[in-house]
Amino acid sequence: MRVTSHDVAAEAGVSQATVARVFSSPDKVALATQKRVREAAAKLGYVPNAIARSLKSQRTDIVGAVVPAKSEYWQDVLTALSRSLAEQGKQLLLFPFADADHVEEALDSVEQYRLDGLVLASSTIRPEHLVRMRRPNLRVVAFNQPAASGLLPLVMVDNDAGARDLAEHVAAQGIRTAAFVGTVTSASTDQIRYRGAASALADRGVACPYVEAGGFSYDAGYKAAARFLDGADLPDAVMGGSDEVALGLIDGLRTGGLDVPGDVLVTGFDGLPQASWAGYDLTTLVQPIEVLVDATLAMIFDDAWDAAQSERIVPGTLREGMTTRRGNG
Amino acid sequence: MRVTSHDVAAEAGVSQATVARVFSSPDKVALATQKRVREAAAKLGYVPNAIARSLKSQRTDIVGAVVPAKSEYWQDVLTALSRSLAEQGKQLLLFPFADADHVEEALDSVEQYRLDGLVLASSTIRPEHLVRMRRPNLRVVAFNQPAASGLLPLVMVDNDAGARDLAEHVAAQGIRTAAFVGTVTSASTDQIRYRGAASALADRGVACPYVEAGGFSYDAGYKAAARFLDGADLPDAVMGGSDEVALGLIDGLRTGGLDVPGDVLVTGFDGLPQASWAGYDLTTLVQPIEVLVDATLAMIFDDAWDAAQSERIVPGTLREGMTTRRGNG
DNA sequence: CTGCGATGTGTCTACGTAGTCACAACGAGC
DNA sequence: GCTCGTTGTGACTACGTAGACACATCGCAG
Repeated sequence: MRVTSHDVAAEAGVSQATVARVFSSPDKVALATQKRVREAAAKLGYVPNAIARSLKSQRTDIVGAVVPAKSEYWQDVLTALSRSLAEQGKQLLLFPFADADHVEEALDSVEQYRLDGLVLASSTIRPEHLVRMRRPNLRVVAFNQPAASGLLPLVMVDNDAGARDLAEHVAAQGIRTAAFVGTVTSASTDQIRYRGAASALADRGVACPYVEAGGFSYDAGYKAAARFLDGADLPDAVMGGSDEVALGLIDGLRTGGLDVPGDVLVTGFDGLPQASWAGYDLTTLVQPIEVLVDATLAMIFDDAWDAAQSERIVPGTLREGMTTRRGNG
Repeated sequence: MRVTSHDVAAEAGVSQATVARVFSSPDKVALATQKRVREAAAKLGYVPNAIARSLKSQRTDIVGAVVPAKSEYWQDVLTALSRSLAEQGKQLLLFPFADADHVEEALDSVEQYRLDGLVLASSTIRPEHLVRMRRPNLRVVAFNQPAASGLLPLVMVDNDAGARDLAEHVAAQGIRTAAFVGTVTSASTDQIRYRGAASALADRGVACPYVEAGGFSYDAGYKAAARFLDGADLPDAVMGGSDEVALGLIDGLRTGGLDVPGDVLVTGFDGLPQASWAGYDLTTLVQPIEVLVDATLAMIFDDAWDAAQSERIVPGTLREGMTTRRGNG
C-alpha cells in the first residue's frame, strides 16, 4: 500500500494541498510548515507519484528517443542525451527500432506516453514519413537527419563542410584518386557527405566514385574493402561514410595485405571513441555531440516552440589521425 | 486539446467504459460495437493515454535501468534490453549515473515513476547500498553483479567458470607466467574473475599477480600496458578483466613495440563486438546477453515474484581469437 | 484604528482511464 | 412460461496529484 500525499497530510496535520505544494512549489509554503511536512514525509517514506503528477500537470518530464537498435554512433548520442536530461531532472525513454519500417509503431507508443518531447534519430526515414510525424502536442526534433530539413525542427552537424574538410585534408596529402564508401544510399547523411567530399575533391582534379557498403556497421565496411583488393582498382584514399564503416574498411584492407596509410589513406566521419584507439588512430570528423544534444534539448524545452522551421547546424572538428599520414609507411 | 475516451464514446454513441474496454479487454465487447468504436477513434485520432491508464491500473509497462553512463558493455546490454521490452510492448527508461555515489539519486527517481521493474546494472555498488535497494512494490533485479548475491534477485554470467575457461585455455598454450589486469578492485565481477583465473592457473603451476587498471575503459587498459613495457616483467600472458581493458592493453603493448600474440598472449572478458574486429580478434569469454536479458525480464514479470533469493547464473562461451594463438608470431 | 495588499493554507475539483457493480436482453432448461 | 446463467453495456467511482478559488491572518500605511 503506497504512501500518498493524503497520508503525509494527516501525519503532519495539514491539508493534502499543502503537502503537494511542499514538493512542487515550496516557496508558497511557510518554512515551519515545510519542515513539519518533510519530516512527516520522511517518517512515512513518502515519494511523490510522478504518474499522478503527469496526469494533472500534463507534463511528464520524459523525453523519448527513437533510435536504431544497433549502432555505435547512436549509443554515444544516447549516453549524452540521458546524461544531459538527468541533470535537468528529466528522464529518457527509449524507442529502439530494428528497421526503418517500424518507426511509426514507435511513434504510436510515444503518443500514448504524452512525452514532453521526442528526438528522432535516424537518417533512413523517408521524407513522406517525416511529414506525418509532425503531430500536435508533441515536440519532435530530428537529430542529424538532413532529410528533415524544412519538415521538422532539426539539429545536425555540418555534414557538407565536414566532408569538404576531410576531402581537402586528404587532397593535401597529394592523392590522385579516391573513393567514397558510403553506408546506404538512402541515408540522407550519406548523400550530403558524399556530395561534399566529391565536390571538394573535384575542385582539385580528383575523381571520387561512390561505393555503397550496404550498412552502417563495421562488418559492412569490412566486406566493402574487398572491392579494393584486386589491386588495379585501388585508389590513393578511401573515405568512409561513417567511422564504423571506416574502421571495418581499415581492417578489411589490412587483412587483404594492404598497408594503411602506406598503400591507401582512410578517413571516417563521426568521431567515435574507437576512432581514437591506437590500433586505428583514424582521421575523422569529430561531431560535438554535447553541443548537438544540448541544442536539441534547448529546442524541445524552448517556450517559444516553433514546429515549423527551427534549424541548427553545428560545425564539426577535423581530427587528423595516422590513417592519412603519408610518408611513414 | 487531446481526444479522450469520452469524445470517442460520444462519437460512437456508447459509454466511456465501453471505449476503454475496446482498447484494454476487447473480448468483453461485441464485435459490432468494437467496430463502431474503432472507427470513431480513428476518425477523431484517439490514442489511449498511458499516463492515466498507469494511474488507474498501477502498472506502467515501463522498466527502468540504472547503468553507468559510459561503457561499451552496458550499452550492448541496454540495446538488448530495450529490444526485448519493445517486443512485449513495454518501454525502457534510462537512469544513467556518472559514479557509484549517485546511484541512490537514480533510485529515488525510479520510485517516483512506479516502474514495473528495475534492472540494476553496475558492479561497483557497495553491499550496504544494495540492501537499501530492496523496496516494497519495486521489482529490482541485479544484473551481472556478484555482490548482490543473497541481497537481491540476481542474473549473471558464470564469471568464475568463464575465468577458469580462459585461464585453462591460455595455460594450454604452454605459458609459464601470467598477470591479470583487473578493472577496479572494488568491482565484484573483477574479484571473482581474478580468483577464478588465478586459481585455475595455480592448479597448473602458473602464478598470476593482480594489477589494477583503475577503470573499465580502453584508456585504463592502454595505460596499464606501460607496466609491462620495461621488459623484465613481461609475463607470457596478460588477462584483461574486461574486453575494453583488454583492447586497450593490446594497443598499449603494441605501441610499446611488443607483438601480440608473439611476445605476449592477451585475453578479455565479455564478448564485445569490438573484440571480434579483425584488428584485434581477441580471445574472450562471450556473454550470452540475450539469454541474460531474457532471464532478467522473466524474473521481473514472473507472477511469483520472490524478492528474496532468486538467482540465475548463465554460462558464457569461450571465443578463441588470435590473441592467444602461439606459434604464428 | 481602519482598510488594504501580501502571505499562507484549506476546500474542491479535474486530469483520463479501468474496474466494480448493476442491469437489460437473450437463449436454454425444466 | 418461469427461472437461471450468460453476455454486453452503462453508471459510478477511485487512482494521486496540482491548480483554481476562497478565505483567514498579519503587517503596515493613512
